[in-house]
Amino acid sequence: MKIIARANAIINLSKYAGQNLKDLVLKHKVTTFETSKQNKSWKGLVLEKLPGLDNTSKAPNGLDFELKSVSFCEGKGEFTPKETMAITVINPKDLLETEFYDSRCWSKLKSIIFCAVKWNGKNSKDAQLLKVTSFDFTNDGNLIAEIKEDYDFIKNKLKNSGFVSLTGKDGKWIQARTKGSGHGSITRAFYARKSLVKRIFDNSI
DNA sequence: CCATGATCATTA
DNA sequence: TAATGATCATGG
Repeated sequence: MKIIARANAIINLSKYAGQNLKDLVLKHKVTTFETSKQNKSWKGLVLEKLPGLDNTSKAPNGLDFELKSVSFCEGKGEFTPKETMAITVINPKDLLETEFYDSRCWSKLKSIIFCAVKWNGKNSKDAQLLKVTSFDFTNDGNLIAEIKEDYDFIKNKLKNSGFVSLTGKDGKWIQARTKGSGHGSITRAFYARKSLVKRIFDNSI
């Protein structure tokens, strides 16, 4: 397997800016709507192929970046995030034992490669790649501190009230939302709120 | 309207 | 069956 450094991944991805991701689906053998229902992940899966990687879905060793895509709506002359962004699933045991700066949540955030994709409506096959960026959190020291506060708040709530008490209402920048296979499965994941997504988009480098 | 909570397709 | 990529859809 090929290991691509983060900087190169950004360069490789940037070449696709302006392209419609639907045109890349066939080349990279990503399933989208073939089964009459949308594979909600298809945009993300296409993007993961583009830097020249064979496999990024499990964040293999040696990989120093995290590729994320978010849909953006156009309005009032600017783009705003349509949705929050999933960061990583929460393992309750790890959360209790891990400090923020050692957490999987932070390691993913700090190494993010952020892909903004144009939103064209529900179940649309069109998805133009707007912008590929990285984000330097160290240029925004206060933001890190505030995200850490959210992390610690969620961590304390887990300790005091239990895993099930975690809700998407918690946190200023990141939240602990439900996530899973549905039908009663109990899972929580860190999500970046829209405000954080927008901040990454606007202040990206 | 929007955010939260629920759910989906795919892969390993 | 759980993890990962996310979007859907209902309630407030």
